[in-house]
Amino acid sequence: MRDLLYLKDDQIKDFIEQIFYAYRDTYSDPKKILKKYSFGTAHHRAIHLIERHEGLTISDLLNKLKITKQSLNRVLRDLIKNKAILLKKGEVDSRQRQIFLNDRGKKLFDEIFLEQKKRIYNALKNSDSDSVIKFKNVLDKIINE
Amino acid sequence: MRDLLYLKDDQIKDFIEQIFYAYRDTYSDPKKILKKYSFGTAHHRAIHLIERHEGLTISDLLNKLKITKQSLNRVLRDLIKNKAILLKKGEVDSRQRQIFLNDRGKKLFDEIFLEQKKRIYNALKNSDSDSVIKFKNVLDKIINE
DNA sequence: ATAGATATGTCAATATAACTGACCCAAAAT
DNA sequence: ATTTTGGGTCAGTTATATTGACATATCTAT
Repeated sequence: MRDLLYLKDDQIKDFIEQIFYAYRDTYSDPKKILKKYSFGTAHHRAIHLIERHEGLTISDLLNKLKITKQSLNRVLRDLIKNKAILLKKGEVDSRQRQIFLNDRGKKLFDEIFLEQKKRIYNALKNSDSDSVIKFKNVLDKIINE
Repeated sequence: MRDLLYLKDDQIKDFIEQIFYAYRDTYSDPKKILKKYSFGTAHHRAIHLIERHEGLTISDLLNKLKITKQSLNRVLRDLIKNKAILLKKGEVDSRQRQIFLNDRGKKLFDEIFLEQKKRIYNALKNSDSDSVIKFKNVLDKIINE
């Protein structure tokens, strides 16, 4: 590996540490709200992805979460019981289930997001747009590597 | 909140999603190696922080991990039993314990890091230094908000 | 039409990592 | 001398994930 100054091991180690903090903090903020609904972070992640990708199928969601279907099933059962989401038969392939937030789920998402948004918003509001774009680009590369 | 173009809710939601992927992928890569030692991601996080902050105290580590001391205790017991770390009495305050990696722990860390490094390295190697700096700056702001 | 593959659901047992609450000791701070 | 702090531990519980097996409905290909 080339010895680029900004790619020294120490810097990479710092990134690994910071990515942990960023995730942990970002997903900790709305825990009180989730608790009101007897939900945890697993439900949060599912709700978030469903909101971002309305109508995605079970296997879409499994691919995004990278957990087993047995694990996901518990989460979805809880969300359905709570009337936060609903499943519809796939229009083209009726084996599939498409997942949607219903009104209660949308309200819950909004409540969670309002809390979670603060951290990101405050971090970005004093950054220039170039920083934000470059942050996103690097993040994309980390994910898609 | 001001309606800056790059701070639209959708963009913030994307960041929240991407931070999840970045954390999950970054900490998934070395799981096979950890398994050889019968360790999990909890042990990994602890080892990483100990390597980055040699000699840190139990409460330092608790503050970084943000878990309870009972949870941390299990992890540290495992690491001590495996001779990956050692605890020394604090030099100034002998109630404290300072945590160090020993040779076996350093080797384990190196093995983990070699695997984990790839993702970050490959993501950054084709980015210019300005992107890397700005990525770090934004990440810092997210954490410290 | 039928055979095989795919998408999903479910039962059961287990593992991992966290939690709460209670209590202890030794050393530092007051 | 008393209180506070740093750390250790016991016990029980919760949250989230796993593996493995099996069931059903639907789609695809022959």
